[in-house]
Amino acid sequence: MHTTSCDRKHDVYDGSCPCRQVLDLLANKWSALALGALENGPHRFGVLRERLDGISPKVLTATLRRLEEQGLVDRTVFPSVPLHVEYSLTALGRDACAPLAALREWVVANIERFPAAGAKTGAR
Amino acid sequence: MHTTSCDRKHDVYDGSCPCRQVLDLLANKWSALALGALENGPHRFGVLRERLDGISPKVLTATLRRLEEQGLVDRTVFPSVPLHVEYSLTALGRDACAPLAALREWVVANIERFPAAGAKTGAR
DNA sequence: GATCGTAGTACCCAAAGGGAACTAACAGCC
DNA sequence: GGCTGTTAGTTCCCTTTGGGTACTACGATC
Repeated sequence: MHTTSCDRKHDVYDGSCPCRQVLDLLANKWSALALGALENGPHRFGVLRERLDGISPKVLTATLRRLEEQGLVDRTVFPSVPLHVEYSLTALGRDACAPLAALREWVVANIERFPAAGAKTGAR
Repeated sequence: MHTTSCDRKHDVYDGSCPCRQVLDLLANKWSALALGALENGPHRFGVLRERLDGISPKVLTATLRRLEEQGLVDRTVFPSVPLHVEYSLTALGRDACAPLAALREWVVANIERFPAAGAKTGAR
């Protein structure tokens, strides 16, 4: 069960391992959606807010700040007229997109198998 | 029955799509860990509690109930002496493990690149 | 000087996360 | 008969996070 390359000092199943915090950050609805939204280029706050249908500005800010703190996204301010802020993926963020995209795609591909989906949509 | 092919009626970016609920269920620290823990066979409540280091019984119960409701795990009660309950993956749960395992493994493989990890472990 | 667009923040409430202690059921032991 | 031990939770309470609405700041334009 010792995996990866080196020692097993890192383990998501160890509550005191920093892996746990990172997993908590990534295994989150809004993080997964936000990173996915940035996959195809930088976007502005307002665009993200529309794309992440249903998110409130407060939660979007919190999500982006957390991702920024952990080095997954960059926040660039253009001091233009009505102010313009762009969020983009860092190299780390781009790499993190792969497993998150897989998760999102799995959900869409398998949604019909879930009771929640069948009951609500009637699944034409 | 249903057109499992590709209409785009299902989209995690649509807030009213049931995909969103399923994503919220799976994109969750404890769900990701619990499903992973069951990947190699059924386990009892107490074992899961130890394996998911740091989880409280209340949250473990809630997590397992949610996963059970959505058809990802089965709960089997053996009415033996001190009572014995086994949790196991359903076919759907087994399928969901793949993207979640990828996410967990990505975190472990890339943990050194995160400031949270570097700061705490000294990273080397 | 009022209005518009952009990117937030402030305030407040509800839901979820989380820990410690407690319960239920029953076997075996003293 | 009552005490203890085991397993799987539940209950209580508190903190944190999620979430919505309203509001602010900025300068340009009308």
